[in-house]
Amino acid sequence: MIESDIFKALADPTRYAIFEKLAAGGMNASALREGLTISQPAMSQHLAVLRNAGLVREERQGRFVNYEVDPNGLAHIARWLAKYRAYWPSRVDALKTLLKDMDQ
Amino acid sequence: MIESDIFKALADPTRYAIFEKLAAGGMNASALREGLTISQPAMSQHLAVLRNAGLVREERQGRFVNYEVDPNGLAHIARWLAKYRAYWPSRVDALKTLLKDMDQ
DNA sequence: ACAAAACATAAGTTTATGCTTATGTGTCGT
DNA sequence: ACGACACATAAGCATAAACTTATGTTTTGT
Repeated sequence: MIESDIFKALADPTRYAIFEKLAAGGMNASALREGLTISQPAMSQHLAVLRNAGLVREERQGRFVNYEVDPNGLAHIARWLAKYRAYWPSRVDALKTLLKDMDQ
Repeated sequence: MIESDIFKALADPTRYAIFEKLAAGGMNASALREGLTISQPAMSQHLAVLRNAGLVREERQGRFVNYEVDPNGLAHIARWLAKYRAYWPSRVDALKTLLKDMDQ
């Protein structure tokens, strides 16, 4: 998996919306379709892209497949972002507080 | 600018390479082409995409245009990433050390 | 003033990508 | 066992996005 693949997965607005939905709580593919005007195969394909990027992982439960955010994808982005810390403006306070939270 | 635009800018491997080059140090469009098999208009178009995404900014110097990483784009990603801190694995040590650095 | 250099923009072509319909695979309930 | 359901995969199509060639704009050196 090359670096730009993870960005490509989030570059599509529909996939981005799917990821945000999953970030609010795991659910199966059918539930994900609610609210979105998207066919079942399209959803399946989008989920495959997100999964291949490491952003999402699946867990089969009977005939349902539950999807949830895969921390590995986010960790990958975090590590990528850390490379450019020299360019971060000091006003990125959100990140600072975040880090403090993690230390507790 | 919607959220996925910044990801779309980094989704293309060529643009990603351009961004990485600029992260190592600002330079003009011609210098950026060195090493890459890419036409001059293609470079100009890629730089426009990166600029519109807030990832890069330009500064005209005579007939040259110097490009450099725009911290705003990275800050945008950082703030986006911070939204999902609930999913960060505790082993993201790179980020921890990074935050400590910023506190000094 | 003029030629060349550095870059941007326009227009057209090719390739990539997201969509559709159709069909396949596995699971559940009866 | 069988029909319905949840999802995946295949194949084809339509649009978008990245590229090309051609040309425009501004600056620089002479």
